[in-house]
Amino acid sequence: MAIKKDASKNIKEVLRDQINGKLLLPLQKLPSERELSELFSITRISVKSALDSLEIEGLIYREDRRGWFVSPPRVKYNPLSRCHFHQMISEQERIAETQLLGVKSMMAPSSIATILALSELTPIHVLERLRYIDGRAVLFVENCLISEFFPDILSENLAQSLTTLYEKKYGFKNSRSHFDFIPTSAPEHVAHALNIRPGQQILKICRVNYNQHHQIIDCEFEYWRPDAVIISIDNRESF
Amino acid sequence: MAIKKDASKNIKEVLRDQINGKLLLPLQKLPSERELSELFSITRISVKSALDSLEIEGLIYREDRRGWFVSPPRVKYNPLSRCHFHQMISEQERIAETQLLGVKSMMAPSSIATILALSELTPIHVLERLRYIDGRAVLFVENCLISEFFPDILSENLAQSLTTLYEKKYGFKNSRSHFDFIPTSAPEHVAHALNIRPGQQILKICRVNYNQHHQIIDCEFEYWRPDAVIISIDNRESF
DNA sequence: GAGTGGTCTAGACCACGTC
DNA sequence: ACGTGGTCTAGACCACTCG
Repeated sequence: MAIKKDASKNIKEVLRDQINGKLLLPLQKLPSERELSELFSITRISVKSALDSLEIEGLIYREDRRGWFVSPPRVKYNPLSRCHFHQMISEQERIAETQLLGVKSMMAPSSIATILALSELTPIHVLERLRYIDGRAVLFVENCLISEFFPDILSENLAQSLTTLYEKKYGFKNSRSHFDFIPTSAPEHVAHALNIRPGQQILKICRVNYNQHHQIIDCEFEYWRPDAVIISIDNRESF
Repeated sequence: MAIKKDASKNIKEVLRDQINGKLLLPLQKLPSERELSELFSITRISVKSALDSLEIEGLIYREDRRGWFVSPPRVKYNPLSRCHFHQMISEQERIAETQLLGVKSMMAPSSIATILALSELTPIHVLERLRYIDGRAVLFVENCLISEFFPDILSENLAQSLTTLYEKKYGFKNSRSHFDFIPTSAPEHVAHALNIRPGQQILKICRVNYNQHHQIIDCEFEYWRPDAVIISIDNRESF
């Protein structure tokens, strides 16, 4: 008799139970919104609102016009460790892939010039890469390199670790990085690459890197699916 | 003529422009959803969806059944600095307040026992506090203290800095902290205190503190309004 | 072409905040 | 008492994915 009361709460609890109880497994598809609305005798708008809320919680995610799926466990990410993405992921027994989306060379726009502390017109390279965990696109990365520090870098394999490339090819060692973590929404090109809605919530990380001579050499914008990651930091570790 | 095309995009752009152009100022109230739906000739559901999206972006926020407001600028928060909340906020020329919501003493439930690395039934104190910036509730904090380390702490003023109290009253110095940052949704009691919807997105920070003898003495759960903060970290600083 | 989610209309009642 | 957002019904068409 209490069934009709707050229908969206009901469907949320049922789905949460099914996921926590492993009746629905990670990456598994949920029934369609129309099916759910019949199963629970509520409108599709109410179904949607319940799914939205479970999405924010990090339990499920959507793929545009393909359906809703159960989120895999979050990956731990320690930005202060010098660990590469692929190494970090495989240490957690997950599978990492990196895809190079494109490279542009341009003059630094003012927003990026500010971050890189550039006072004049300066050419930069912009790399766009997409990272996958267990086959799911979870991280969109944009690297902005001050071109003069990296002659001929475009002829290298840019799907590998940039840190390693910086060191091996240019002898750069990271002496310092600055990080900003910002909960915000996905810009259009990011949303498209991650297969999420434009405007959907995301975790944005802005990183600025210094070489051993304390020069800023590049910055990086990371856009994480918010259900895919836990940022994990220990203040004892300084490396 | 292109007005009817994607109405929600239109209202979003207009509001964004008004906010960025300072025609709408921080903390200022937006017109009601019904007014907006008339102004833009769209349904209230479409208005809602546009506002939801601007909320995720961090431009506006809602107060339950009171309306929508323009978000003030984000505060920078460096968890690795030893800076107190009040000091940190006032350095940014904002006004900080702390309100003690309540204190409970109990046996550590298993979820917290795990975090505190407790193997037996152990009494803890749980403090709930609410922090304000410029009069707006932005941070809900739950501290779980292992009782035996803190005899008689309940007789102290608990709206002040706990770190200071730990040091002055018990001689504890922080030797290490561990942080987890998790984009997720607000639990019911948190949502209520922050005056947001249960299930709304939030930035959760779990912190574990060690004293100078490398013992875990307490942990802390911070729940930040996601539009209120930028986490800012420099890996050069180890203090 | 069939199925999916994305978006929308045009209403309605409820719960809560404010006065 | 009134205004607000919260939630809901019962449909509709569109854009995209997939087989």
